[in-house]
Amino acid sequence: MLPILHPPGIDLNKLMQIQNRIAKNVKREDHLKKLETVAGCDISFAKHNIAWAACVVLDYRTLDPLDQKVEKVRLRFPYIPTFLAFRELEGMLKTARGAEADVYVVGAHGIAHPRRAGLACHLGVILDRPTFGVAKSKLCGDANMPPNRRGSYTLLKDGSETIGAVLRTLPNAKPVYVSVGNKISLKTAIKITLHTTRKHRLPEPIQAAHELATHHAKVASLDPSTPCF
DNA sequence: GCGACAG
DNA sequence: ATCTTGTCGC
Repeated sequence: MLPILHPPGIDLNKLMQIQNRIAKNVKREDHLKKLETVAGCDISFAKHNIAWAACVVLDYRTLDPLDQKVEKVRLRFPYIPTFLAFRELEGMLKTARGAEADVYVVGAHGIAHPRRAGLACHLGVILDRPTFGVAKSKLCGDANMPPNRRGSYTLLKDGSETIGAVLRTLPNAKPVYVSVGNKISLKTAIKITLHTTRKHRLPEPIQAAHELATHHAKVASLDPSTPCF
């Protein structure tokens, strides 16, 4: 199934070694100097292998927008479960590098990954900044369903190891999966997720980045000759 | 062998 | 991820 999708020359064993190296450098404790700004990172697809990456910076207290970056990116790697970073990290870095923030929220998993090296970990280790992931569905691990109340959560475990939390950001909505990316604790990641979540199931930083990226992807697909800037 | 599988 | 309107329910 998967092998036919792999372009020849891509050695997953080599990529797994890279993931292991990233995982070794992940810090699961808080290293935040302050918490005044939060960034959200996301990528939306236009057509073929063209996509748009977006990073939006919000004021932590008010959630007012402070800054935003958008970049057109070419995806050179296919989507293969557990190897998402090799498809999306490059584009995500282009926008995140230019947007300063105290913490970055990524629409993907952090250490809630078979080798503890989700996209949020790659971004956090490369930038050497606090990051964490908020995903809409599970990649690995086991957890009970949290009670149907905003703010309730259960721990996502892989054997005896805690790799994340299944968090209810809104009542009557499927919970989200929160996990450490780098330089932050799960406890703080959960706190930030709840603080930045308002009318949507996903936290505002990710929601805003997604809308911005999707808007550009749509405009680009309607008129390829439009520079968009 | 079978099921699971971020975006 | 993306293609897509209405519809059921609180």
